[in-house]
Amino acid sequence: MISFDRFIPSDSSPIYLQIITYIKQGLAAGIIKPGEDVPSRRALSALLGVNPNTVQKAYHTLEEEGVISSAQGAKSIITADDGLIRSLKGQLLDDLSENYVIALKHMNLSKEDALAAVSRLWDEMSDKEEIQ
Amino acid sequence: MISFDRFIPSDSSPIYLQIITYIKQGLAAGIIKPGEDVPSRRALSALLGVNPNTVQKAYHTLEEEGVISSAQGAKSIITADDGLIRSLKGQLLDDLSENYVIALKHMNLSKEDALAAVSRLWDEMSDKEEIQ
Amino acid sequence: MISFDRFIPSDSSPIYLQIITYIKQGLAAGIIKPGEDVPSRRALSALLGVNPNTVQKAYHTLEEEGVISSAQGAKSIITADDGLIRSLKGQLLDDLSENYVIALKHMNLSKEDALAAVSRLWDEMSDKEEIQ
Amino acid sequence: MISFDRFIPSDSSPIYLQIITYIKQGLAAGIIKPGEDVPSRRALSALLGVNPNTVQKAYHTLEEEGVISSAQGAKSIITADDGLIRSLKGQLLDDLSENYVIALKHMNLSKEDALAAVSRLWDEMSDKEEIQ
DNA sequence: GTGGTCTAGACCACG
DNA sequence: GTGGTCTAGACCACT
Repeated sequence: MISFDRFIPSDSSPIYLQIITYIKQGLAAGIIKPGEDVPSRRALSALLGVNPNTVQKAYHTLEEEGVISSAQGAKSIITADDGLIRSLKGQLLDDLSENYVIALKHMNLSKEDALAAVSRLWDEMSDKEEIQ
Repeated sequence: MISFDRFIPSDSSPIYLQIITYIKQGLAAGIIKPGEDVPSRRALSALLGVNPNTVQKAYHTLEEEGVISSAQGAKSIITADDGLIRSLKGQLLDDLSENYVIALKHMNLSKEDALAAVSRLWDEMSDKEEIQ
Repeated sequence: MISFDRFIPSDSSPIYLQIITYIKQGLAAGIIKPGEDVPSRRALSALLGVNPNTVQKAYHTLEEEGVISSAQGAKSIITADDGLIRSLKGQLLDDLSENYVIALKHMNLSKEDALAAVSRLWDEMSDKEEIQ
Repeated sequence: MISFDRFIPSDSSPIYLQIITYIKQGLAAGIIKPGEDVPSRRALSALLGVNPNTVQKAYHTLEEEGVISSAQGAKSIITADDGLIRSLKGQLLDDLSENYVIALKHMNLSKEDALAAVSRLWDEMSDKEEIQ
């Protein structure tokens, strides 16, 4: 069963897209593996505090992309193959990084500022994780 | 007059929010300064290829937040004071960096992967700009 | 025992409603008679290839309407009285015919077109039945 | 502008399908013609007493089938070509008639009963129309 | 005013 | 319990 403990909701993008991204990132990271169970619509919607249909939309889209597989009455499971996972990896990192760099460039910051900020935040968050 | 040359539209969030963010980031970066003229609704909507109402909505929100000020028939100008600008600065960078770091950590990447990706994308985008 | 040989499932309306309509139409036609046995939930669900819960729902509704009666462990039987059957008869035919006529009138067809279509389809379906 | 005066809502099938059928029947009947305006989402939803999204779903489906055409901010119009209209005609009549005949056969009625019922209802409804 | 999209709630069939 | 579908309301971008 996939865990959503590390899911951090944000209201800047549609919830159903955040769910999709979360699962794709988990696959790319190897945290989520093929054959694993996906939480049911009701379970996940209760956990995230959203409508079951929002989860449904995310799952439906993932199914069209071949990432999960659903059937009436049965649990949905991850069915992404290795090729699909590999293609997700590079794409997700590049998308995130590109958006980040665009924003920083517009804020007139230097490459050194960017690297320093990432480095600092990374260490801060690692410290927090250790405390938890 | 504020330049919108570096404005890069993206369809993943409402356009009116992108305009707001663009101006706030410019203020934080010092590229946009208090007292500077803001393009007219008509001019900006033509420049960005969007509907005047969309620009109107962005300006109206910025006005409520005290970032710009407009009077009937007169041009709108930036009225953000130093306190407001200071609070924007830092916050924007940290927000962006934090979200970026969180996503990469969730993808099980190392700090080195992150720094390498930012560095690579930064150079790639700098090359593109030079070509343009 | 009621026969479901002529039951033709259609996915345009809920299955449990189709079962209800099938029994009501049979009563109106005199094919199904008061006192007759109703198939057990398990038997009918197996015969129609649907879930036992779906049959249960149909029977429960028919019970509330006084069409069938069931007791714990005993077989369900048709308990509709003559008054109920009379009210079903006529009404079903008129309802069906009225909807049919309304639709055809809206399609700007003539009475002759309607009669010809019914006659043609009737013969076609009779041929099919003979083949089976 | 297409008129929905003759639209008769029924709760036995999804509303959005009823809207689709109404328009297709109108096209088959020649009452609705290519190039004609379709009521706006809001106008039709208010008229029928349903949610604008229900109308939206009907229009979206019709657009996928090539019956209507929509664009942001502009009115949707009928774009079905002659070939499409011709194929609608026979199909709609056969579908309706087949369902009607199936139900009557199950009610143990004869072909003569069916033709008589259609003929009687047709005349009754024609009388009503004249009175109106 | 127009159409497009996201979120929400209820109902259905199925195991 | 599971997933699938229909209806509903609010927000967004555009003419």
